[in-house]
Amino acid sequence: MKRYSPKDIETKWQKKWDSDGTYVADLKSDKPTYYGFAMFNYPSGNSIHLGHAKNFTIPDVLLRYKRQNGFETFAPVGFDSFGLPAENFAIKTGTPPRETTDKAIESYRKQYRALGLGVDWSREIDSSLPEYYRWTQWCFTQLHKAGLAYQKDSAQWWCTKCKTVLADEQVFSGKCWRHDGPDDPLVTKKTLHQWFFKITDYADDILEATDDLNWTPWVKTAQKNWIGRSEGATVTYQLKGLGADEATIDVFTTAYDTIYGTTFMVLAPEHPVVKTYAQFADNSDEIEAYTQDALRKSDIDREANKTKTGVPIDGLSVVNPANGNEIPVWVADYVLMGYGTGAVMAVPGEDERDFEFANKYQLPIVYTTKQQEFVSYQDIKKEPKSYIVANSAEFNGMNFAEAKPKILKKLFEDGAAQTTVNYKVRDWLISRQRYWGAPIPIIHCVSCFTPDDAVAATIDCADHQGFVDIKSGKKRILTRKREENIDRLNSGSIVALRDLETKEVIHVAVRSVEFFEGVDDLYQNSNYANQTFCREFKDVDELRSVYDGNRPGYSAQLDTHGIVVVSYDTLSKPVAVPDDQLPVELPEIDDYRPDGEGRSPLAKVDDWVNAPCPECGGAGRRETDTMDGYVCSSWYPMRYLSAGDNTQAWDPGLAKKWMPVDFYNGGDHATAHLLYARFFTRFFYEQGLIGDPEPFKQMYFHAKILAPDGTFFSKSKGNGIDPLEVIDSGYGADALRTYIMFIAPPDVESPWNNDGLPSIYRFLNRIFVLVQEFKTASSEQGAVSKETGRDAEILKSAHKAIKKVTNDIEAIKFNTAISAMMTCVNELYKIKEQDRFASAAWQEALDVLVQLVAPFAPHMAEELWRDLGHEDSIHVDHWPELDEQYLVEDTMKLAVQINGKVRAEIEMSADADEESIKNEALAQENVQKHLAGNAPKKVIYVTGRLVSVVV
RNA sequence: GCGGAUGUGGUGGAAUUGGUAGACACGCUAGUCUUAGGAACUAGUGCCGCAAGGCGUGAAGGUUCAAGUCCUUUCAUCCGCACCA
Repeated sequence: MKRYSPKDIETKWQKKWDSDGTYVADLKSDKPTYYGFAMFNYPSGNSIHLGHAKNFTIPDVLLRYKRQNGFETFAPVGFDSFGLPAENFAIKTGTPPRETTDKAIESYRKQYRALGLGVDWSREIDSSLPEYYRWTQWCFTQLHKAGLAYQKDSAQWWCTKCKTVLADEQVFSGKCWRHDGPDDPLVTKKTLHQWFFKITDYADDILEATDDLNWTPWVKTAQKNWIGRSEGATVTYQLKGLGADEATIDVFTTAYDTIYGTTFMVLAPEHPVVKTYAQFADNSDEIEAYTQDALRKSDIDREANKTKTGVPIDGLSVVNPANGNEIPVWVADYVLMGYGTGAVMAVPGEDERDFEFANKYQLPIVYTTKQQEFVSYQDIKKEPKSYIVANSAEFNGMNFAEAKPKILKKLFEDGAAQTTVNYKVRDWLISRQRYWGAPIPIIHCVSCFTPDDAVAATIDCADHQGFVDIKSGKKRILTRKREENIDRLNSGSIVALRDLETKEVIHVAVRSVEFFEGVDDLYQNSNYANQTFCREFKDVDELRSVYDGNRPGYSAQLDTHGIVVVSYDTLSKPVAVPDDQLPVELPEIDDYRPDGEGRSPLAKVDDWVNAPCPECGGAGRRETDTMDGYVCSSWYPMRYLSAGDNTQAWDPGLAKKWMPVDFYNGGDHATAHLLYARFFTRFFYEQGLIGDPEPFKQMYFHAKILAPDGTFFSKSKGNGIDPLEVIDSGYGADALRTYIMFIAPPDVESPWNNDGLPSIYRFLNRIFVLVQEFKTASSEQGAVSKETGRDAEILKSAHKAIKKVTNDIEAIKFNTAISAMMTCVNELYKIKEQDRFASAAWQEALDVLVQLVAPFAPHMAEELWRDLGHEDSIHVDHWPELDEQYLVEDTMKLAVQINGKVRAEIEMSADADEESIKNEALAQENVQKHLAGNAPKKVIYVTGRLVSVVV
């Protein structure tokens, strides 16, 4: 009898699939399409690791499943081959990156094949080849034409030792990754004129669309976070003094109602107003020194040393538009240029940071809110319980300073407040304590309960991050702008709560109500449309948004592999290179070291740099900045579809047919790459070149495989495991693939266990043996169809497996899919003991089993499929069909519970009526015992599950 | 600090979404067989207890006939973001 020998089987089928073109997609097929792949990776070194195996096996399983289900699948493969490692290797050894990369790719190909990946090799891409980057350059020029790629000055990390610019990820603990010894200098910042993508133009659209994506949830959250939208207002302040009387300054705030508490203004050191007017100040030297120092300081320093520092700009002031007060202007590095407008109206009475700053520099503090004031629509309308928590350190004889959460809670429950203090309020109380010391200034804490439906609104008004928590029964029904559950309001200023179902605004609250300087009418009735300084706030839906700054970058200059994008004409105006002159090919470079001025090594290749202006033909020079690696990967889903097409980046027809990608798997780049891809896709969608604004319909973020000791695999520890070693040790790729999918659901991080693999091998072997025995048995007996009386059992087992495996694969719960197959195999072995083995039912069951296991163990399945008498490949159009009739049970087992505890089990025929089931349950000896002669209070029958008796 | 998750046997992990907790494996224990192996097969294996029985899903409360699952509170771990005005 044939024995299971993965080594022979696997290479045999790999060759056969290649020569048959089994996985080559017909992109024009009429079949339903399914497009999926894992993030392509950077070929570095010569060996892939278990992480790669997992990364690629996940989509491979899913696509094989789809292919078996009659889909035309496209499983592309490629390499993201521009990157630093090859470049560093070049700097060190002089080996050109191309050479290193090619070698690595060759080795990767071999390993992907060994894993049995069903990918379409005919459309392989390699992002560092001119035939690819030509179109990356084209993408750039399109964005440039649309004004979405632009230049501005920007500070970059700079290592004074290697004289190069560094990317964020090359800076560790404030030091250059190459120079991180104790004696090495900290990195600094260097201002360079750089390219940026205007991704913020799409930020709202992207944000808006995020919720509806079928993506791993936390990735969606991370993306929203990354975009970092806050809503608030821009307030314009008039400058005064130092010759700035004509100028104004814009400030962004999310808490505009605190404007009366503004006692000074703070500018970021980079703010243009500082540059323009500070020189006229008496203390200009001091300002200059501070500014220079702040700019030199890295963000890391700023973070490490959170003590606030700053200098005033003597002689400069601004006028508060709300009350006409003149307030001083300061420069401080706790204000970031990248966020909002780089200027802050400081309200020390309300903001911790401003408070700290005001305290340090003896600036005035004005509290803008009065005690015990709160306007609530609900308050008036329904007179709910509504309480205002008071505000002094002494409260009912308790001292807040010493109050522990529980005591606080009790305190509120006991009387004065009569409301449960949310723990956030509590945290807030405690944290404020530090800044103010006693007495605690102002606290509003309000809960509103409508009498009947228990709608509760807790508005934590005092915190800048006030939040709303509204419930109705079990369901959260209220929110603000986006009508979704929100837990947090950035503003806390105006809260409009809507009923999700009726959309009706049922509660409007203003953060703090009565202000000190007679502005009641401004806020009392929410009619503040005429006020210039908050003109943008007619209602809550018109809040303006700002985004976290400094995001959209592009130009990592060290990376010589990168791509050159535009040329400059004689006037140094950037001119996009016309399509017909692309690609701008990278020159041969002898010396890969950067030029020391913050430019890429390209800058040293004079005869390449000095090229005529592509437009006028006059003298010009080429841009030597290179694009970030994320650009290459932002559009590759489209390129896969038209790999090799040298007339266009991609065929829009194909893109409309195949995009968005149905399934995209990855274990890294939750924000940057995925957001850039969304940005690009959205842009090209607007250009009419793609049929959908989103690149990935489903994005699955898998978790890492850990080392057996629960730590991460790492090169430095040398604890990596090479999949090839595992395969070659005799277990084979099928066992490896199946095992990786079996350890845990793919999105759960779990350790590799060396003892696990043999068990999977055993499982596969058991299937193999079963088929071989069946084959022998049926040939001996001459005929396959022999009734044995156990066919129903055999088929039930098989069809149960079909159901479970199909559902689980769809849900990407491969571990339970595999366990369902194991159960099936175990059952079949049991049946086999007593059955004559060869029958039509056996043939069907084994066909089913082999088809189910095919996505996981493709080689073995293919081999067994032939052994079972089939001629074609199992991997195309062969998924077993579920027939529910085999699953029907004649009898059912029901648990009998008494007061929630299982006391007996009864077996009833499947069509038994409720009455007889209850009677049977009560008749049980053990049930009678527990009833002890009493009649049950209640008997509940849960269909098909259990009978619950209440005594 | 803010945001997001996760907590179930000795281990990886199941649990039909409120219905018999621990599927499927690993490991362990005992046994069978033998060409003595890191093989295969059989049985057992949540905890306490000789047993009847009791206890059990990080902890504490609650809702329910019934809670790993829902609600409060709390602890721990992990991951993002971080002086975001």
